[in-house]
Amino acid sequence: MAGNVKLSVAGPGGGGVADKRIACRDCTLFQLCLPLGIGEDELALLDEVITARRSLKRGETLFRGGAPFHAIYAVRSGSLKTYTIMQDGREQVTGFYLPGELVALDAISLGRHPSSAKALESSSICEFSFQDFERMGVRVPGLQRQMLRVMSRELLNDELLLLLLGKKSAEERLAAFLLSLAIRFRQRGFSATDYNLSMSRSDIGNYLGLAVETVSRLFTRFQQDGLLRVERRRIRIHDIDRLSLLAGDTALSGSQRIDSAEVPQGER
Amino acid sequence: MAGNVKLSVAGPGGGGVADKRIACRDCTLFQLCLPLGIGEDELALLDEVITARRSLKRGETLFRGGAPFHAIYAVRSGSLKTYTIMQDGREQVTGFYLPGELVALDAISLGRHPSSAKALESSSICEFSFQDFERMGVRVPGLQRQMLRVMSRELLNDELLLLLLGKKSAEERLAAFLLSLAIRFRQRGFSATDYNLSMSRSDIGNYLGLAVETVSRLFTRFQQDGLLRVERRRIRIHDIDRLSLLAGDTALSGSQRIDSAEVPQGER
DNA sequence: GACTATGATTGATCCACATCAATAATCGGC
DNA sequence: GCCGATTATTGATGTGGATCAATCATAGTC
Repeated sequence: MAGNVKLSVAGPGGGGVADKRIACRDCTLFQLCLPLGIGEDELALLDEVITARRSLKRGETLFRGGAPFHAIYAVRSGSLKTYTIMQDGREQVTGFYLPGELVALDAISLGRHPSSAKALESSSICEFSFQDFERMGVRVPGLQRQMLRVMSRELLNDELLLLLLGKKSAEERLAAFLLSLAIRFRQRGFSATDYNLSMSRSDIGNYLGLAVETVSRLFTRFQQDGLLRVERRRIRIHDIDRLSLLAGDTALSGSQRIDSAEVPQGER
Repeated sequence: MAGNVKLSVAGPGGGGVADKRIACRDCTLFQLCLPLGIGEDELALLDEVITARRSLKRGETLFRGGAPFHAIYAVRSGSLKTYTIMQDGREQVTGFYLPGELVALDAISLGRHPSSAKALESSSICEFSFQDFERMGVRVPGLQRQMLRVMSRELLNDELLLLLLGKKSAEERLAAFLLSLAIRFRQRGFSATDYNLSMSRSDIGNYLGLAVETVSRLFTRFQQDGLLRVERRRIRIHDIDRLSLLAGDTALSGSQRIDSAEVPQGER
């Protein structure tokens, strides 16, 4: 029963590396992914740059850190994690990606993947040739615009995570993380209060800069406090308001909200 | 003598908000800033979207978190810090910006500035209307390309910082930070081993997720170990190799280097 | 050129979370 | 449906760096 977060669109598990295409306009992710704000006929063009569709099983690698960069990937179903590895072997999980989110944006500048990406469960991925994509951007201005927006949003996510790692307590971190997932699931039409974690405790801890044990303890504490129920990887949030409160106001990557006007403390 | 990092290009301090323009092609930052890879005549166009030049004195705010987003800024001389403020008043410094770097890229997606920006010293700033900029991107493909690269690089920086905050010790963090500055100064034609910090100890600590006291102690320790000499805000690095070693290999935001091919640990 | 505010250093103490250790619950494979 | 291997929980102990508290240095200010 591993598969959560399954969108109806996922190709049948069978296929090899590239399985049969579905036009972008017919994709369930239609509104989440790039195409947003692109005209009907331009959409056909977008289909052109989709090099391949790939199916990954849990634990399989999409690309490795250090590898030359050619393509950007969109998650269609399932989920991925990205991570970098330090020379001493320590690993830092840098992000989790849900359906409709783009992976490998950090590779553009260097022309190499600074991080690796791995499937957390069976997943289906769209692969865009970046070269084609750029060429196409010339003809379809909306595409470039949207791309800038997506990247800016990603920047924002990282900033929130920075705030989390730099300033927040373990409790605040986990609360913010769970809240972030809730919001992202809701955006995708799933329940915000009842979902499955596709990542291990250790991935969560790594991502949040905490030890596995701490994550585990917090889960049981949250449960004792009546905030939520956790059973293995299933999360059921009972009191999302209190969870928000615990998280401070940083809803890590779901945020449409803005710090309510910073205090103008007179320039100093 | 507060003023370090001064590029010869900086307009005379006098001017009010917007002082006399200098064409992009005549700017010392020419190669660092956006124009890279843009043709001669297209450069003239870029000048068009520069709404204003602004001079900021130390401590002055360029924009505030929450404010509507209209423009992107390029640092011409001096330096800025960006930071967000949590509802409880705690502040997280999210970045330091040197000449040639672009500020406010994280504001594009929401149409509001998620963070605030403040001058660390007297600084001169180019302001680009983002609307004009996007319109212009249609005509000048190279501009969009470059913009994607700049944003991707920024993403990369954040990831490295994430790694720093999530996994590294206080010592590693400060070493990586000093190294990062060294590399960025060198890119700008300054000495990599002898420079002035424009930010306070407290800004550094905040940025790195450390207490001021810890930063201070580390500075004196580094000095005792013969790594560098620090006198107030002046840094003189004696043994940059050892500093790199201390930093792990994460040279935070200077990195042109890539984790030397991650170990292929067989999928699991 | 003394005065005050701010920033930096140094020392003493404390605590949140890591680390170590053991056990328990699940999962995947055949 | 059993077995070894992960993954998760729970407890005991340790520590890196935060926090608290002085003192000192520097930079503005009138």
